[in-house]
Amino acid sequence: MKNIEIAKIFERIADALEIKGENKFKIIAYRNAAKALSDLTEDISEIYEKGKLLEIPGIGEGIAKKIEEYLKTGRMKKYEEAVSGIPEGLFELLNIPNLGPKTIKLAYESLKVENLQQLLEVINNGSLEKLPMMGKKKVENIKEGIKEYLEKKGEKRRFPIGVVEKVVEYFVSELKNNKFVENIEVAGSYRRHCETVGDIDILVVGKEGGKIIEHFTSLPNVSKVLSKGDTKGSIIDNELNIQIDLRVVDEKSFGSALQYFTGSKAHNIKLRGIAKDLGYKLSEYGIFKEEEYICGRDEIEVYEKLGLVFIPPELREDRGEIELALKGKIPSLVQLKDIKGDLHIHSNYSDGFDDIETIASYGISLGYEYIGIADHSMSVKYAGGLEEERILKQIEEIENLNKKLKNIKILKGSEVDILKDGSLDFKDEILKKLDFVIAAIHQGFKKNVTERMIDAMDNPYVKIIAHPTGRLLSGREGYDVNIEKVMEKASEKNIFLEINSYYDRLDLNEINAKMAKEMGIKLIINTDAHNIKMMNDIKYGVYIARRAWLNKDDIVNTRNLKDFINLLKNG
DNA sequence: GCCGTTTTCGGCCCGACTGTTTTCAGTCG
Ligand SMILES: Nc1nc2c(ncn2[C@H]2C[C@H](O)[C@@H](COP(=O)(O)OP(=O)(O)OP(=O)(O)O)O2)c(=O)[nH]1
Ligand SMILES: [Mg+2]
Ligand SMILES: [Mg+2]
Ligand SMILES: [Zn+2]
Repeated sequence: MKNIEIAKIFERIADALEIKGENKFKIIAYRNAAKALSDLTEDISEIYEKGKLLEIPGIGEGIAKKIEEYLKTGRMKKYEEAVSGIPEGLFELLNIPNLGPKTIKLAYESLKVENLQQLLEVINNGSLEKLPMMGKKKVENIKEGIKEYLEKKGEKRRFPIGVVEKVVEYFVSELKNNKFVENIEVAGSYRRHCETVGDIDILVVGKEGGKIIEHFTSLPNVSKVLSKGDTKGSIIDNELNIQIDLRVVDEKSFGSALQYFTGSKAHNIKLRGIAKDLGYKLSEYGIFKEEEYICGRDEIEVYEKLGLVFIPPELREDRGEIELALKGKIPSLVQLKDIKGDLHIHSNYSDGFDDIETIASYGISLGYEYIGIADHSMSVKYAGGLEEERILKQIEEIENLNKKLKNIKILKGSEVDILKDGSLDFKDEILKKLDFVIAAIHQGFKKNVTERMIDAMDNPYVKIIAHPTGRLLSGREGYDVNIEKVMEKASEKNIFLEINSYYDRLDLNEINAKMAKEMGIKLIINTDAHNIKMMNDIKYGVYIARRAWLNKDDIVNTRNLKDFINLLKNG
């Protein structure tokens, strides 16, 4: 799929036009087109071939032509023209905090600054601060921005949601201790349950904004104060070096402020446009008609006043949810409490920590009707893969435990490796003794992965493909796999694709999971737990499913035990 | 550059904080 590739080109055009000082709405148009492409759950080439480019919101005649040109020739004249005359080194400067396109343009045109090195020179020799609208403090802030940029570079720019929870809890509990704080809610991408967050956004209700923010910015875990005023403040925390934005509003603006601060930005802009069309003004302070306050206490009344039904935060990405909400047709999303079992759990037979009975007991405490043990197969030596005798022994142990345990069913499974030649790591005689088989790639990431996965799905015992793309949020790129081909096969063979809930995997991701649903594939949310605590990661998988617009029916492990077993056999 | 059923021209979200200014630009949320 060239979707992301083309999206990046449009982003680059937007950057270039911004540095050149082009019309800002044109720049926005290119960014919107880039977002539209990234959000697609269909191959842009196929949409083009069907002649349906113009049906994508944000893509008009001009951009459609450019997509066509790129798909046909591999080049785009507009791109080449836009970046011409802009030194390569200027683009990265756009990522420096406190430094924007206007200042970059100014420094480039007045001082011939073409890269970071030269920017530092004009800062140090004092020529930058002599430019119009510049000054000592501005330059000092840019210098700070560069420092921050260089510290963050190399490291990951965004944080997996599972990593920031502790920091969120700390700041929320500290703020709750403040006597002026009347209500508190975490907003932003964290509330939308994005797979990663760029910062943490916290909303507080209180009348003494200045005092609350003073308290916030002077907490012990604050390593740096970025800004502070009477209604908002920003800091960097000293544990993760993550930015935290605090917003304080009056109680009568709580709902509208929560709406604003939850975002996404694109969702907000569209919603505000709707308000405007209706003769209102929507801001974080509420809905207004001719400066007169109409409502804003609760989030739901904001949506309803504008003629929409409530939209769950996970859907607020401007991916069509607003149009649906206007018609009252928001899908009912799968919930954590719908999950009846977890099929991808490692025991101490392979590289897991806990024994099977402990895992089963923990499953009961999570309210599950079944759990599945899926240890690694023999060729995965580094992860304690099971030899044949070991899995036979495990099967026997599970059968005995099932006689003993009344409140949960343990399903016998395997996370069997797809070998480099596409065959499976266990013989069919072994696989057929199991209740379910998960096939997965743990070797040969760049070697015919698509064909191997398709071969694996041809095995009559394979029912699930684990972490189908192999990506890790912490860096690893993932398999060299054509995920659509895999999905076509999964659809044909009724194979369940996994949403792996481990916070660093979250694989399938939301776009792929949505694509899978649209292709008629059922999904399964598993944790890949290696100890019982990790079984709680299931919520991250549910978050992804919700962001992928999936409902209870799309997720097979929402079925009760009887239906689930039927589905494994026949589904 | 995109969009529209009152419009094919003239809009395109709205506000806080900072630093520079004498009334506002730039950056960010
Ligand atoms: N109306 C409006 N709201 C915005 C704008 N920029 C940001 N917001 C709102 C919506 C965002 O979700 C919220 C928090 O801003 P952030 O920059 O932290 O973005 P968000 O948390 O969505 O993503 P992140 O993971 O932090 O990159 O503020 C804007 O330009 N206009
Ligand atoms: Mg944020
Ligand atoms: Mg923020
Ligand atoms: Zn596993």
